[in-house]
Amino acid sequence: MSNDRDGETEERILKAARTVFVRHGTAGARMQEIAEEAGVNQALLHYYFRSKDRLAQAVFRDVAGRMVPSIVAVFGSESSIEQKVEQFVHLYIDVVRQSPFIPGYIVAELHFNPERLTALAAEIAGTHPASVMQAFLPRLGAQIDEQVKIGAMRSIAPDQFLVNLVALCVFPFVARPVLRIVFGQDDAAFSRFLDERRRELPDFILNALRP
Amino acid sequence: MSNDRDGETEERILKAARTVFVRHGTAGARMQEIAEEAGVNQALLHYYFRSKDRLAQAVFRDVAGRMVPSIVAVFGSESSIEQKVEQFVHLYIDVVRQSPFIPGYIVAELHFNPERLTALAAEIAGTHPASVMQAFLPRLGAQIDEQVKIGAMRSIAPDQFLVNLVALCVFPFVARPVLRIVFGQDDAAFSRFLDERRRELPDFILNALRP
DNA sequence: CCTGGAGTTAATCAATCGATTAAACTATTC
DNA sequence: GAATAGTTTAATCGATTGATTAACTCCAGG
Repeated sequence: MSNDRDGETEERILKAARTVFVRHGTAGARMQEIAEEAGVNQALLHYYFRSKDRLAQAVFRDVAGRMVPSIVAVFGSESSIEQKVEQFVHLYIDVVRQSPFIPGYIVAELHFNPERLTALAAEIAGTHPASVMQAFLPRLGAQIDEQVKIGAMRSIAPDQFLVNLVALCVFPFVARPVLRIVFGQDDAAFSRFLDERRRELPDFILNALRP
Repeated sequence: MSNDRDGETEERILKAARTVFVRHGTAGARMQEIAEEAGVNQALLHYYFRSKDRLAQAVFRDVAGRMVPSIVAVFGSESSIEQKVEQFVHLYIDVVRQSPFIPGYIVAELHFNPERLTALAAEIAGTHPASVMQAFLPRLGAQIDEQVKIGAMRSIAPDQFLVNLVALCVFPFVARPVLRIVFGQDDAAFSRFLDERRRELPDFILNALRP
């Protein structure tokens, strides 16, 4: 085993851990399985990450943290609500369909280990000015109000708006077992379902917001 | 310890298991914790349920299976789409806000142990005529088509319609940690958020469907 | 060449965990 | 009271698990 001079071993462990944690969750993941997936000795997991919990936090930061820049880019921009909706829907569906197990994993971590999000939020707060995050909802709210005033949109609270948007993008992925088992949707059908969704969801949302 | 002649011990174990599984997930739940929660000796879990996995399946059946009758009632009825939307939103939010951890638990189980749903679906298929379940989507689709034809509604695929409806009801509960940690929503604020949502969500959905 | 530090390994540890066992207890029937 | 079946208990088991340990390898610097 060549020495890790460029962080390659650490990166291999992190990638393997991502695979295993996403598939089994934190409690269901096994360090030996991660070690095998990474092709290293189990002791290395502790050498590089100290404990299972720290490794799990690193994976969560890796997976969930990746979404933050693109989300901030969409909602921090000066584009219109319509554009934001369309960009977000397309971005989300396109990105997540490449890793369709991610939403289920994130929901599970949020549910069973919410401290992961607390830690991630603290970290992001360290790298982004607080004003960016705290101004998020009020800025969106101001944009909505402006549209309402000129009669272009119905009134909706910014948090409700966001929850609606994210819900409609996320849910097909977490509901996939239901679609498969109850409605008999195979992979090809799910893919068509997503294509259809990608095409029609922006209209659904924007129409809902029409006065 | 009085003898279990009326299923009381079994019921106590099941209730305790629900509490622990919902909180920690299947992999994270501990049999000894369930035994303590139920106030019985750990061996009883095996006596009554044979294994952890069977107990977990029993809990899933209990929790998820409870939703089925009311969902079938709403969507099997002859009421209009508008009424169905309103009934479902109110029913879902009212019921789930009493046990707000349930959606997170169900999503996690669907993700990590989809065979639970397979088993539950097989069981339901045994107690409901297959025609009820299989006709579900086509009937809804026919109802939608009828509304489209008379110009009362935009066209939408029944599965997309259902996913939208369920997504918008479920998601606030699974996103609760995000609302709390990122947007600083405390319990009172979350409750107000749900009240607002209960009031406005049917309109959001029905407006989205307006031609 | 030697030393120290970083990286890696196989083996082992100690604790935990789901599950089993044997015995005791309880209730019912004859 | 005895027998039987069902229920319950404390103790124990055997396997798994996250973590530790000691030894080894490699590299750079003195």
